[in-house]
Amino acid sequence: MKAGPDISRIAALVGDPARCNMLTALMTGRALTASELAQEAGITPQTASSHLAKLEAGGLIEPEKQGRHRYYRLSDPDVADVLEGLQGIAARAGHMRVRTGPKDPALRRARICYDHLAGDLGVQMLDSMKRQKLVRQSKQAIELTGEGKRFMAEELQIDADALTHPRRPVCKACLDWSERRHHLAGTLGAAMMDRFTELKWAARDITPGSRVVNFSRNGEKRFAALFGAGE
Amino acid sequence: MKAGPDISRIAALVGDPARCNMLTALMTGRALTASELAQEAGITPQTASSHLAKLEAGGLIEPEKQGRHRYYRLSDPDVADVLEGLQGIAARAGHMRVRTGPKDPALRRARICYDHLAGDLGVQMLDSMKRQKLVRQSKQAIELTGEGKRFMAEELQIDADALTHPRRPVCKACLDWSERRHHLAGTLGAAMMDRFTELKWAARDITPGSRVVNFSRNGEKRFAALFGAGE
DNA sequence: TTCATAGTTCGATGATAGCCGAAGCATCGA
DNA sequence: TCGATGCTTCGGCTATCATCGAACTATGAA
Repeated sequence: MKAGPDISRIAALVGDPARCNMLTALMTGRALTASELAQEAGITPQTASSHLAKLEAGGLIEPEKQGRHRYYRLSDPDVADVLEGLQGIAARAGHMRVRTGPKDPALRRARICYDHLAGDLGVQMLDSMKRQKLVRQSKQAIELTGEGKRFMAEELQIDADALTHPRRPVCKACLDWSERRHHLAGTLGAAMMDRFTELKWAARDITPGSRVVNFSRNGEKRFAALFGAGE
Repeated sequence: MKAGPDISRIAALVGDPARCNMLTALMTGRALTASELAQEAGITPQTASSHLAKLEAGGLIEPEKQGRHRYYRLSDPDVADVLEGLQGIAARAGHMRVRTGPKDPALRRARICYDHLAGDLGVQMLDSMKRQKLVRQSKQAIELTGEGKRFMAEELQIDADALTHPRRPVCKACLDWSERRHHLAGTLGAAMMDRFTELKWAARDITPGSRVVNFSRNGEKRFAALFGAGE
């Protein structure tokens, strides 16, 4: 009766826990090697190899050979979007993973979620922005206010009007892994993280594959001045 | 290492072909009974019952008892969004279903896809809109031009500026099941379909569960005048 | 009450697919 | 050339789960 793209085959790829672990690990945007992904998923390299071949055949990931390493990355931002969407549904259904959040305190405090700031500081930032009425939130939808635009231009030199993107909202609520509350995603979230990096307030940890974001002492102070918890 | 919502469990639900058939059948927005869904998926009622229980437990669908029938609908528009996203990925990967498109000619000609017009006429409409420069398309992204806004206001009494929605784009390309080309989705696509219905140009088929859209003789003429193939 | 229809539960079956050990390529460094 | 490392292929084991027949419950109609 019905035809069209075969959704179920793709969904089944994501449906296996081991493969799903690999995919979520790749949501940082970084490319990871086959062994790293095997470890991430908690399986042996042989099994991982089989899974990676399937994910590649399904068009979810793309390989890049480099010496004797094979780096894999998500083949398209759309894939990350779908994974995010699934996260939202799973969260609403209360299907939380059994394993608890990241144990690493640094990872809980500040980390990269795809391309924007997550963790304690990410959640705190969105909270503060709502308190300052820079954004309005209703459920998953977030809207930048006029005051928010002014704030972005003056304090962070970000032109909010230039952030519109055909397939991606400017603002979006993204559920935080460790905090289980929302932080700011979307092109604005990404632009802000970029600015923090440019201003040398923060930098990604040098450890390959790490999602940790380290704030400098000065950066933390400036960040707190704008998005402090007390304010 | 990582925590958060358990994506894989949800994805595994969609990953089974039978369940996936049910879900796509529900993407029309209509509620369908357990038997209808069983037939839609091509399985026996017992098996369907088991699947439906799992989908309900996963929060993807919601039941509604009515006499001795149990109607099921998608629990949230977000679910439809994720399914659409998966369609997009599957289509790009070239993973088309083996079974060919709808055999029913009426279904090929005009039908409801979620809430907007699909089928031959849906594809034709988007084509014509591009020719008339009412929209600009680049890949999946579609943008309404100034002329397009004027056209919508004058010809169809649709205020395009009032169609902005936090979680849904105004225009979006949606891959057509039967034609395997794009038709117009998004809030504008939905608004246009609504208008066609209001103007009595077209109406959904009365058969329960049917996605067929019937155009009246007059409606077809008026539609062709605006979005004719020749023009 | 009796029958029919809608839907569910239970148990058995069978196929799919994830998993790992062992072995095989390929690349790098010495 | 040799060994070490990264990754893949192969074969067999196992567990999960979709499937259906049969029997059961619930609602509606005669």
